[in-house]
Amino acid sequence: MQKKTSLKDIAQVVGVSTALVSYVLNNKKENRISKEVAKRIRQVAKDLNYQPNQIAKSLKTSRTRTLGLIVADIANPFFATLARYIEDEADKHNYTVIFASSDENPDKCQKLITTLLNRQVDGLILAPPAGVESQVIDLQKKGIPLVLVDRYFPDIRTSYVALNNFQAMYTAVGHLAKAGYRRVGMITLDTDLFHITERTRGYLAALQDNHLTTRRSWLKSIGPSNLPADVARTLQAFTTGPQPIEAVLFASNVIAMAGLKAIKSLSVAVPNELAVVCFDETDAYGLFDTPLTYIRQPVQELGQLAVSVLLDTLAIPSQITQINLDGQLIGQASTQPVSILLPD
Amino acid sequence: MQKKTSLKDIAQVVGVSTALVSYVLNNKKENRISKEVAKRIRQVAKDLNYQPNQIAKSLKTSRTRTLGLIVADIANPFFATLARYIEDEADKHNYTVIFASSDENPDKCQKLITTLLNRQVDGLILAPPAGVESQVIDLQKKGIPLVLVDRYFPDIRTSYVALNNFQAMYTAVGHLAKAGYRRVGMITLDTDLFHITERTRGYLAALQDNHLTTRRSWLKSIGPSNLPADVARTLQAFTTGPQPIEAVLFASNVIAMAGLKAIKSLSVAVPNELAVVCFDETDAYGLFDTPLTYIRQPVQELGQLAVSVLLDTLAIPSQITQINLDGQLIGQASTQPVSILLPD
DNA sequence: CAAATTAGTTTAATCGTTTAAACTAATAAA
DNA sequence: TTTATTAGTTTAAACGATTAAACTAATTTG
Repeated sequence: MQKKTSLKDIAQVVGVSTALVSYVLNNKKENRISKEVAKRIRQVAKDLNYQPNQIAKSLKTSRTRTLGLIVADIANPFFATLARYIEDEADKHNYTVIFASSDENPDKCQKLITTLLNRQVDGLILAPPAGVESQVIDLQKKGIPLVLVDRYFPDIRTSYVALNNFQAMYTAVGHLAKAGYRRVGMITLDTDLFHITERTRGYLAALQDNHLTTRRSWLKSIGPSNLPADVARTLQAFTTGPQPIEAVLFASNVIAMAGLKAIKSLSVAVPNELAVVCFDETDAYGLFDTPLTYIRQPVQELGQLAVSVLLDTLAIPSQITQINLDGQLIGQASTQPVSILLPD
Repeated sequence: MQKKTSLKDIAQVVGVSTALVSYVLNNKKENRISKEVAKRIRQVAKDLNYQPNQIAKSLKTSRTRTLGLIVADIANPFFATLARYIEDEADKHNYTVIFASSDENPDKCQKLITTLLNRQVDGLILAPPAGVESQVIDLQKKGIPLVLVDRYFPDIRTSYVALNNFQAMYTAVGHLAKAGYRRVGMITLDTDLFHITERTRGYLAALQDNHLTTRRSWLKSIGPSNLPADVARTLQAFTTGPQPIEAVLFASNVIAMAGLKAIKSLSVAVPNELAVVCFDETDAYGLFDTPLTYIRQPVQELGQLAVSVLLDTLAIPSQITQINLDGQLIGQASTQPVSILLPD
C-alpha cells in the first residue's frame, strides 16, 4: 500500500514548513503569503495528489463534517427514500452521513447513538422509536446538535421536521365524507409514537366534524408481530357482518401493503365494496387493480429540511426549529364518489 | 456543551499516567498492572462515563472501523435491503458503515470514493457503475481493501460477491420452456455492466439449449431515460402483431415494475396472454393480480458475505475471494404451464 | 538614519489516543 | 551483599493536521 501524501511531504519537497502549506491549501493568511511559494505549494500538492487526512483534521478542529442518521429501518422504502434525500442534501454542504437502523428498539437506539457520538458526528438526525424520551433529553443536555425527523415528542422541546399528521388524516376523512362514505374505519399501528397517535386524532376529529359515526370497533390498532395476519383479520371483520364499513384508512405504508394484499385475497372490490386511502407513496401502489388514493408525504422536503435545520443548529446551537409540513391527498379511483359508482 | 471525559481526566482523578489508563482500558499488559489500580481506573472510567474518542484512536492506529458502501441508489429497494444486511453484519463485527449513492455515474462514483477514502474508511464495498474499471484498478494499486458486490468486472481480478446471473436467467428460461412456452422475449437494461449482460447471455444460451426460437426483436434493451414509456412500448410490440410472444422475462426489478404497470394498463392477461418472470423480490409483487414468478436473489447472503470477505481482506490484504451465488426461481401462477391453461 | 511597520515564514503547542522504551523500586538469585 | 530480574508505572514520541505567537529581514516612516 503506497503511503498517502501528507502536509509534511509537500513541505519537504517545496522546502517550507508544514504550517505554510496548511495556510496555502486552506486559503488562510492569503495576503501574507508570497504568490510564487503559494503557487509552488499548490502545484506540488496536485502533483503528489494530496488529499487531506480528515481524521487528523477532525481531531484538531473537532468537526468531522459527518452527520448521523438513525431511522427505524433503512430497508423500509419511506426511510430509504428519506435517507437518499438526506444524503444528497448533506453532500451539497460537503457533509457525509452515517446511517443506522434502530428497529424501533430503544436499547438499540441508545447503542447507535453512542456509536455515532464516539465517531464524533457533528450532529444527529433521529427518527426516534417509542420510549427514547430520556435519550433525547440526554442528548440535549450534552448539547449534541439534534433534529428529530418524521416523529417527535410534543413534551420535549427539540428541533424537528415532521408531517402534520393530524391534518393529513383529517383531510383524508374529509375527502371520504365528501365522496359520500359514511362508515369509515381505520387500521393503525399499536404504538404511542406521536406521529401515529396524531393520525388517529385526525381521524376521530374529522369523523366528528363531518358528522360521521364513530365506532370503537372501526378503529383498530395492530402490533408489529403478526401484522399481516392481524390486518387481514381486521379487514375481514370490517367488511363482513350486517353493517360493513364503506371505507378504510391505512395509517402507515406497512399497514397499507398488508391491507392491500388482504383486500386482494379476500376479493373485496375497491372502491365498490370498500373505498381505500393509503399512507405514503410507493411504486408498489401502481400494481394494485385500482388506482389508489393516498396521502403523500413530502419526503424530499422532509429530508432536505432535516439537514438544513441541523446545519443551522450547528451554527447557532441554542436555536430550535420546529417544522410541520402538510401532507397532500392524492385522490384516485379507490375513493371515487359513491354517487358516480351507484347512479340513482 | 459539557466536555467529554478523556483519558487524561481519568488519569488525573486516579493519579496515574494516561498510558496506564490506556493499557487498562484496552486490556493490554494485563499481567503487568496491579489489580487494584486497574480496578480503580475502570471504576473512574465508568463513573465519568468515559467514551473513547474514536477520531483520536483512528489517527493513531489508522483504523477507523468504518466501511464505505457505494451503491447505485440507496432508495432502490434491492440496494436498501442489501444495505440493511450489510449494516447489520458490519455491526456484528463492531464496524460502522457509510453509505453513498453513485446514481450509476462514474464521476460521482470517483468523487464518493475520494470522500470515503479521505474519511479513512478501512475498506470499500462497491456496486460499481459502468465505466469505473480504471477506478477499481486504481483502488487495487493503492492497496485499498475492496470487495465488489452485485456487479464485477470479469477482466479485473478483484474480490467480489455476486449472483450467478447467467445461471439465474438460464434457469428461468428453462422453466418457461418446460411449462410449454415457445416464444420467449426479454426486456433488459441497455448497459455494459457484466451482471446485466450475463443475464442476456443466460437467456440466449437457454433459448438455444431448449431449442426455442431466437429473434433479435424479442430481446429489447432499454436505457434509463424514459424507461417506463419504452418498456410499455416494447410490451405493446411484443404482444400485438401476428405472432406475439408468449412469455417475457424482466431482467431487473426496475424493468419489472415498469413492465408490470404496462401490462396492467395494456390489459394483457397474465399468464393467459403473456407469462411473466420478474427479477428480484419485492413486496410490491404481492399487489399484482397474478402471483408472479420471479428470480430471488439471496440478498442477505450477498450482504453478509460482502462484509465478511472485506473483513478477511483487511486481515490478509493479498487474498482475493470471488463468490457467485445462485439465484432461486420462485415459480408462481404467472408462468403456469401452458398445458394447464389450454387443456386439449 | 534609527525606529517602526510590514511581509513572509517558522516554531511549537495542541487535539486524544497508542505504545515502545525508559525508569524505579521491590524481589529473587548468585 | 551485590547483581539480576521482575513488577508496576511513567516518559515521550507519534499519528497529521491547525493556528496563535514568534521570528527575521525588508521596507517605510519620522
